[in-house]
Amino acid sequence: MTPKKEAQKGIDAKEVALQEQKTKVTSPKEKSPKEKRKQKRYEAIIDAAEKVIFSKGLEDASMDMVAKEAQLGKGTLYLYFKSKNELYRAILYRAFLSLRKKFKVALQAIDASTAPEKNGLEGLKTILEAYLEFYHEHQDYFNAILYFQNDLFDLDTLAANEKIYLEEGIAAIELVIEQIEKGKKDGSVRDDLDAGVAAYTFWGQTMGVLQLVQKKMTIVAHYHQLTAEQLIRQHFEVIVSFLAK
Amino acid sequence: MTPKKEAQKGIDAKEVALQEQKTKVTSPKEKSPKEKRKQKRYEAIIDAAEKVIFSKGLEDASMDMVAKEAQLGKGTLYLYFKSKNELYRAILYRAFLSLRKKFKVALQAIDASTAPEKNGLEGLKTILEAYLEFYHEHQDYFNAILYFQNDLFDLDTLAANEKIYLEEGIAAIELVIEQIEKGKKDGSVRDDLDAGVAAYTFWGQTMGVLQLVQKKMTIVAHYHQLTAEQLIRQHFEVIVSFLAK
Amino acid sequence: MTPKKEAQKGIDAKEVALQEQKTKVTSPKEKSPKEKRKQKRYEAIIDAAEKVIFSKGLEDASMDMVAKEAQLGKGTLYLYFKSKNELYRAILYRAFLSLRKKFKVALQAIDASTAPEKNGLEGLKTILEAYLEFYHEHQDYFNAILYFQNDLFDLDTLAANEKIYLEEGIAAIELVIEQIEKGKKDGSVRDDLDAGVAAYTFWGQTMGVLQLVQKKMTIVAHYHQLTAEQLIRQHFEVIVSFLAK
Amino acid sequence: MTPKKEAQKGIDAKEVALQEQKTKVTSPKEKSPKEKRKQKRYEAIIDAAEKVIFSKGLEDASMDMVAKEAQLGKGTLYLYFKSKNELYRAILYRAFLSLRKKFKVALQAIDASTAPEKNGLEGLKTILEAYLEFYHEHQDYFNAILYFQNDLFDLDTLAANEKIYLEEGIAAIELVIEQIEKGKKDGSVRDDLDAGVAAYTFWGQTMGVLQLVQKKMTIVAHYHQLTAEQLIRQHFEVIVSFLAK
DNA sequence: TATGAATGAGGATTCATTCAT
DNA sequence: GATGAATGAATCCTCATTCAT
Repeated sequence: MTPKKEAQKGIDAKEVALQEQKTKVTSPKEKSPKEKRKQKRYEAIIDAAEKVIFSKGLEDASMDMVAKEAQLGKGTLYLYFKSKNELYRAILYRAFLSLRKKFKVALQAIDASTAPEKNGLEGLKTILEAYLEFYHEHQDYFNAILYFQNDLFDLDTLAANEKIYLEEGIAAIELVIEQIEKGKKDGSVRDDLDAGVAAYTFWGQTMGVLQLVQKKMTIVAHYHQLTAEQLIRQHFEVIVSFLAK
Repeated sequence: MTPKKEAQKGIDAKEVALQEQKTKVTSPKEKSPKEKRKQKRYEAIIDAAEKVIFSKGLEDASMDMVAKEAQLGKGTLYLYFKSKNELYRAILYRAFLSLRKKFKVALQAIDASTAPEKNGLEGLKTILEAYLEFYHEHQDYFNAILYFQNDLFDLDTLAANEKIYLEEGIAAIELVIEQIEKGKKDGSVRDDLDAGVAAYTFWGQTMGVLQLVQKKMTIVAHYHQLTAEQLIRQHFEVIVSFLAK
Repeated sequence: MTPKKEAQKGIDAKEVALQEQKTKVTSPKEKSPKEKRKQKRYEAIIDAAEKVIFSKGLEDASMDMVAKEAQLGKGTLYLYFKSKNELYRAILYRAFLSLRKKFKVALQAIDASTAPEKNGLEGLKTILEAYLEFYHEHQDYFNAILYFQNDLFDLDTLAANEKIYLEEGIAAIELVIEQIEKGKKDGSVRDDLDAGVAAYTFWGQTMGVLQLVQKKMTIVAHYHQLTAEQLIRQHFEVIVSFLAK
Repeated sequence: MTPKKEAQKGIDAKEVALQEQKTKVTSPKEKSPKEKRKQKRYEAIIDAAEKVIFSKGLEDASMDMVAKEAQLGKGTLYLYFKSKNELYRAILYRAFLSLRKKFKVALQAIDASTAPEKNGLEGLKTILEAYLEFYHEHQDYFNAILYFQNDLFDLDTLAANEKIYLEEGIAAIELVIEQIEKGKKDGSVRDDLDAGVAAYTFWGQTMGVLQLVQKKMTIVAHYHQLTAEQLIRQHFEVIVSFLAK
């Protein structure tokens, strides 16, 4: 794509949108109909972009196509998103948001349960399983994250408001870190681990295995008659056995 | 890139070249000077392509640039490679070849050594270390493999002669499988493992961790003050501790 | 730009404004606060437009930027100006107004002075010098006039109310004509001249020399080591020596 | 237009073309049919560009239109010209070339004649008349030069091969300088003049008057009932009377 | 009166690939 | 075999202007 610089424009809508996101929980403030409409369009554009980009791929999806899909003028897209890239980042944001939500819900489920063991190790298994579920349920979002994972980018060049997308991902990883630390305390997890190091390592490993599964499974199956299930199970086992004291 | 269809043409040269590769060791057959020249051009083009693509990126490297770098006419490129994509696959082939060679050399080094333990586990550690060295020494090739890893493609659509690239990668993984099996036999590795499953899982995990390290380390460092070294070490530990009986 | 047609709209404000201009001196009529506000907005928009257009250039200045600079809605701009072009013409009007004022002030200065020679030739020198001062003090306005000078447009298509801009320029030239005629009478200027012809000729010549000085002086300096000062002085000499009896 | 940087490409054709220009006189070297064809296309593209740009204006002429006019693919244009701007400069080159040729031919005509006075002043009058003829015969080229005159550009940014266009214009002015110097020597022209200063001043004045005549004559005629002929004659008189001793 | 969301035509440039020579 | 001239589809983004509120 090679964007280089993206003008300072069209962020009000997003800001409204992101603020919505936050306020959704804390203060169900009344939105003016105007803001409501803006917010709706904002989401609708992302919806359209997802549809197009997920089916054609980021490079092969054109803004024209997104506009057509959204039934909006092309210029309108740029009213809401500075660039194609920013539009993509909005998708990425959703992807990370969705992943973290998945984690949260799963973790809350244990807490709410009467399961005898609510320790850190259990939390980690839960997250891992949630990840797998996410992978299966939201292949497209997973792909977006994967694409992001493969994208080399500079923190410094990233404008402050663009970090939001990134930080959503960080927040997801921090849930892993928390559980590792919890496990270290409650004794369910080896206490010689650096929680951060371990979390990122697992993250990387998991992404890698799922990437292999998603993109190259036919090849693996062809040459060695293996199944995705086997690799995933194995991966699960590797991690859990390493964590357990 | 948007290639869509690649004509059926210009594969003679490659076939000669690949055949060279194989015959080089087994049968020092006489090559006609014509074939020799062809082979040389073939390699020279890949050299040029590597130089250009590695410095500018696959998308931003044009066939013009490759032709100029190779000091050949643009049309000539298409005499040797059906498409830009195939040219890229030739690079990929070299990457896998280089990786496998790295593995081989490392394994042979143990064999040749007087080390007391030449068991499978040791072999696996050696391969892992060789992988890391490869990653450090040949970031470009590693990137190529990474790019390939993220590329979804269909085995069925792949022409027979294109599988060669792929199989070089498979061959590298098979070295891992071998060592696992060797370890299972010599007792240095858990014997409840399916060697293939484990090998691919490790492969995926390793790619994932290195991808994280290569593409997102600045972010990880920024948010959690970790180093690449830490993640790699952790990864190493995870795998070795899992393999060991 | 490619405007093609400009709707018949939003001219009331300007008419009020222009009327203000005229009536300002002659009849201090009471303005309703509404009209006053309108007038203020009108000027503020031109102020903003000047700031933006002079710094970015006419083509690269967008109505958005002007609106932002003026802290008004974009639509509001169109309430006061039919089109971007008309907005530009308002700047042009100011430019000509400013030039004519410069002339007037300079001429009044002689009249007021006790200089022995208040003849036409002296008046013409004064105007010429005022022109040079204007060029130096108001490069932006000068540029606007230059831009206008290069713009081919049809008198017939020009709406009546748009001629006002034009006529301000004519009025400036008429000051030159007046001085030539005065000079012819008082004997300081050759009497074989057609004042109009001479005035326009001088006007054209002066614009041309200043245009050369402004746009191409680096080149002239590079190839022939001349200075702007030299050209201007020479031009001055050419004209004055021609006028003088 | 705002081009900023133009890649290093597609100059071979022009170089061939320009070389042709030079060699045309000195060595009627045989051109290979390939070069011939290239040269022909090169000229044909400029022909097409002139047709389109002169009728629509530089800004409103699109490369598509030029390509269509030339009956070539759009990409082909870029094989011969790095950018729309360079294509325009090629037109400009022709314009200056044409102007200088006009001067030369006119000067040679005097030399060849049996006119008693072949002095510098006569040469200058001849050039001036040639200029007027050029203006009448090649309004389009004159316009191109005018447009160029109004274009602020940096000598430093200009690549070496782009200066060629510029230098053709300089060469035209140098013919004026030569005649002034000749006139100073032969006594037909005031000897207190700096030839360079005078030449550029006249140049600027002439451009200015002709610009006024070309772009604003309807206005001048409307408000002051003057004719182009009058202004041009007056301008001629101003200059000649100044030059004459 | 004031607004600013929506529009969509418009345009320069790139590049993989072909094919006549 | 080698060439490189020719192609034209493809794409992101801008911006003057309108109009519903």
